[in-house]
Amino acid sequence: MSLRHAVLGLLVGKPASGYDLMKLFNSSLANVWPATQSQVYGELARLADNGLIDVAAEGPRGRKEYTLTEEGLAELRRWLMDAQPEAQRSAALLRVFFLGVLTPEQSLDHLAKLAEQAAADHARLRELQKSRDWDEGGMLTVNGRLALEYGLRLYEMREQWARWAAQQIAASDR
Amino acid sequence: MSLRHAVLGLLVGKPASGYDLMKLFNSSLANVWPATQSQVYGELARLADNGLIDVAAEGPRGRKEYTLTEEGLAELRRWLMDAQPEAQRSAALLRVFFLGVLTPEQSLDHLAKLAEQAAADHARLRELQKSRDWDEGGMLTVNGRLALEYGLRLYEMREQWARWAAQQIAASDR
DNA sequence: TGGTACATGTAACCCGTTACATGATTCG
DNA sequence: CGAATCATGTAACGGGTTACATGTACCA
Repeated sequence: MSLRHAVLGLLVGKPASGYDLMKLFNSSLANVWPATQSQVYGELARLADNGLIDVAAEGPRGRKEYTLTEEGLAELRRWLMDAQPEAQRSAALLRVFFLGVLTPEQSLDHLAKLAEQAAADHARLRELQKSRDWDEGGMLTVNGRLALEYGLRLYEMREQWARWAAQQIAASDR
Repeated sequence: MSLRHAVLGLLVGKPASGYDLMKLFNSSLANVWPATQSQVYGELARLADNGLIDVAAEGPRGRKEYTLTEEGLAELRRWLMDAQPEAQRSAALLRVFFLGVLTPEQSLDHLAKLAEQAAADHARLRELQKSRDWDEGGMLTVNGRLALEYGLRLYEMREQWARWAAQQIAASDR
């Protein structure tokens, strides 16, 4: 359950409301750990129950600002250090597995689309890299850069791979 | 819902029982789309209800062999061609985002572990690549190779990235 | 005063995991 | 005959998505 830790992480050093957190989930974390409003409010309630966060202040319109407690920070640290690998699921790769069901032309078409998609994603991240307020000096920015670089490398790899795979199919078709 | 399509894909050309499918999920598809026994039997029942598969034969011990129907194959083809990108979730990247909460030493240690893990995964796939019965000539083998190559490239990229990220942190620490 | 942004919550549903439960056949 | 393997299913629970529901404050 990592949503919990995403919330804890976002609260480090800066109190925030559920509404505030949603903005962060929709911007910075959108590519890494998407979450819905429904989920966030639920998790905040649970975290408060468990004493990992506190309601530090209440504002207008029922706004509740949460802060991390000692236990919350400890839990975040604990989670940060145990690096057990996650079982990945990839619909894209699953499609590749069964690509033989299609005609070679259809397969090539599909792989071309994957390559384009990867290129587009890569471009999107490049924009993000340029435009972002990377200058606030918070820890989000430093480590956000690392995560972003991962994304750039991932999409580049994907594009290359898709082109290579297309060649393989084209070759075996001949 | 891709479990459904994984099942359909595995049934192309070769009738199989839930038990047979589980073996495939635990071997070929383990790295791409893991599934539990519970899930598979449930999905088979649902697919049969929807007319995408049929019970072609019944064997000893209540064994039921399923075959793909026309509609099932059509649905698989349809799914294979719409390449809408999936929203990825990565606990590993989420950890990177919040790495600033740890000391630089702890961060470096964590990244080193990630690099090792990636290297180990890479090695595992290399073994798979060598040992596998890639010679049956079915579509699984051809496209399985493509998927495997994707894995190899992914893990190599990850290792490189983790080492690079460690350097970044080491540099900004100084 | 009317629209937009702020702000929080609930309910139904789907997918996936773990654990439990049961029994038949084959083979040494 | 006993163990391993074959074979199918159910129940409880957790996490995620979508849709619904409600209301307040601000500002043009």
